[in-house]
Amino acid sequence: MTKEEAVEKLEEIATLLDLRGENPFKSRAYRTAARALDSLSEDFDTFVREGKLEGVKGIGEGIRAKLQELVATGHLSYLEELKGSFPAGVVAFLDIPGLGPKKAKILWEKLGIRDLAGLESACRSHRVGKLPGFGSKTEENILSGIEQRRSYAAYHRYGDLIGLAEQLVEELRAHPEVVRVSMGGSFRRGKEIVRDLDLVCSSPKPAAVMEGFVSATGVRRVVNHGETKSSVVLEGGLACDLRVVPDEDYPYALLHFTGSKEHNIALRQRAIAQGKKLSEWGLFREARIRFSEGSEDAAAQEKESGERIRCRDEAEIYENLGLAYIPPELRENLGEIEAAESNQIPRLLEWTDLRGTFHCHTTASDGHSTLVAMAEAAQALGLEYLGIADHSKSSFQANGLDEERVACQQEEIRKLNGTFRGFRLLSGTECDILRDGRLDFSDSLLASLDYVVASVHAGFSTSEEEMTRRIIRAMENPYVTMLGHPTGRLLLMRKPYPVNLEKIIDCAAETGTWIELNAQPLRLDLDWRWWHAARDKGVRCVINPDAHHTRELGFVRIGVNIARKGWLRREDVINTLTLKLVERALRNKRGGGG
DNA sequence: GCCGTTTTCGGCCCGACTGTTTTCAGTCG
Repeated sequence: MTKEEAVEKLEEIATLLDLRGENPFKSRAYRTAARALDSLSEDFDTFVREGKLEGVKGIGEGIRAKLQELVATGHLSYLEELKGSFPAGVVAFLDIPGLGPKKAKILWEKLGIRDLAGLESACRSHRVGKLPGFGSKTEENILSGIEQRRSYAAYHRYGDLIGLAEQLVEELRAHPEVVRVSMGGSFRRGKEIVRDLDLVCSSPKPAAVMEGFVSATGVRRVVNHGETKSSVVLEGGLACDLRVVPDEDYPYALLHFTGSKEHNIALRQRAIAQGKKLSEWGLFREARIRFSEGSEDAAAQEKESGERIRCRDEAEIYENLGLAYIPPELRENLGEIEAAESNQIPRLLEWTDLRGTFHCHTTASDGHSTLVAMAEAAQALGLEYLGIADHSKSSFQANGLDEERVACQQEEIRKLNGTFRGFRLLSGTECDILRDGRLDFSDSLLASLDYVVASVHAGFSTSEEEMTRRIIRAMENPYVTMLGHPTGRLLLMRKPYPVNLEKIIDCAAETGTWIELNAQPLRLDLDWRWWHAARDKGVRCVINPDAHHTRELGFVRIGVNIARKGWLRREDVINTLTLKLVERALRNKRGGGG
């Protein structure tokens, strides 16, 4: 029994208790216990067996007994009993925005609806709107929620697929008949949302490689199984294609299957203009009709298919088209071909360029790891500094810190800093931007901190003008160092709030306020599409993990991928600066300089 | 279900918004 499994079971109990309409404080107790458990660093199984649960705050007698049962037997009878009182499909109602436990319970009890399909038809036949507390608007909202959920099921978040993608590539690489292998498609291009995974590999014995691929663990269904191309559906519903080619064809196939389609079209047009032809099978000198010498006989005409220009890798294909190598992240036909033509492709940011990061949470607010644990994890990652930015007091739901607790944390950080060598914690805050654009703390408190992340966490349903004004007002405060997750989007879950990003970017350039590239896989906010233009206006990017757990510090790597996609170089990103330089930058920001 | 200079009961985080009502319940962050 792993800690993660136990945490999941406790959270499941909490959800089911909510659905059953039990005392809300009871379900909260289970969630608190799940959180307490999650932040334990010891081996869970041993920890429970050795009776060490006693004394863990948030886990009392009752939950302790259940965890002991779980470790001893692998089962939790209480959870089984709860599960038995509801159709499993009812739990999915809670994923529909606007439906909580109370309404889900009513839908099941009064109308006997057991799953989303039943819910949909009940809304269409207007049976839902007749229930007390429900109306026609609710029906509409439920239907659009179901529709949204359905369309999103075909998409996956980039950050959620990295581990799986790396595993697939490694498994293929380990196959004795595989020569070269790479991920292709939109995943390789670092798109924040992907539909499926495309793998490309080379081998002298494609059939053997294919056999291994379709019978690999984790394959739920084989859609196509051919000599050179196969498609499978993996556990979890993700579609995955594999293309196997002879090694001499590999660079062309990889280029082709990496895309984007728009990039490929532009490359092909360029090839044609140069008297060449580019396809997934090769780059050819123009095919032409050659007349046999001395003969005008049509039968003597010899058709030549064109000679393939031998390229050992993608870089050589670009070279033969008169282009500098274009990294996959830039292949969107958004100016990269023109840049490559004049040798203006930038040296993109690398993950090893990062020296530190800001915007991390601890157990003081809604994080799951302590301040000390976060500091240790950051040092293990080789960072020189780590900024702590717990929530401010208005974020009640996230246990935001008030002035007094901020002061305590500052003191704690000050003491800890005395114990480090070559590493420093920076004390900050993720300060709420209030509805009128004021900040959640006074200027004097903000001034006492090393830096301030200003973010919007509430009041999303407002006009674009209002939201833009609100954020700009916050950014005009000289103590605001950076703007956190500028659009508030949650990929595949919540749309961005309405905001005029051009004005926000202009304001950032004027005030010298940094803009965050929030590297939480759910957010990846600000979107990569804005960064090239923001950079050209002189806006500095700061890549933050928004980590709520030590293991989430690694999110910065995903942030680096997105930054690359936004054409960012080392010099565009603040947290590539050394501690000494970043401290100077923080002071300069307050001095009004950029 | 947890917790305790309020200690074995009674509180447990708060406010805005939406859609439903005609004063408020449910949901969300």
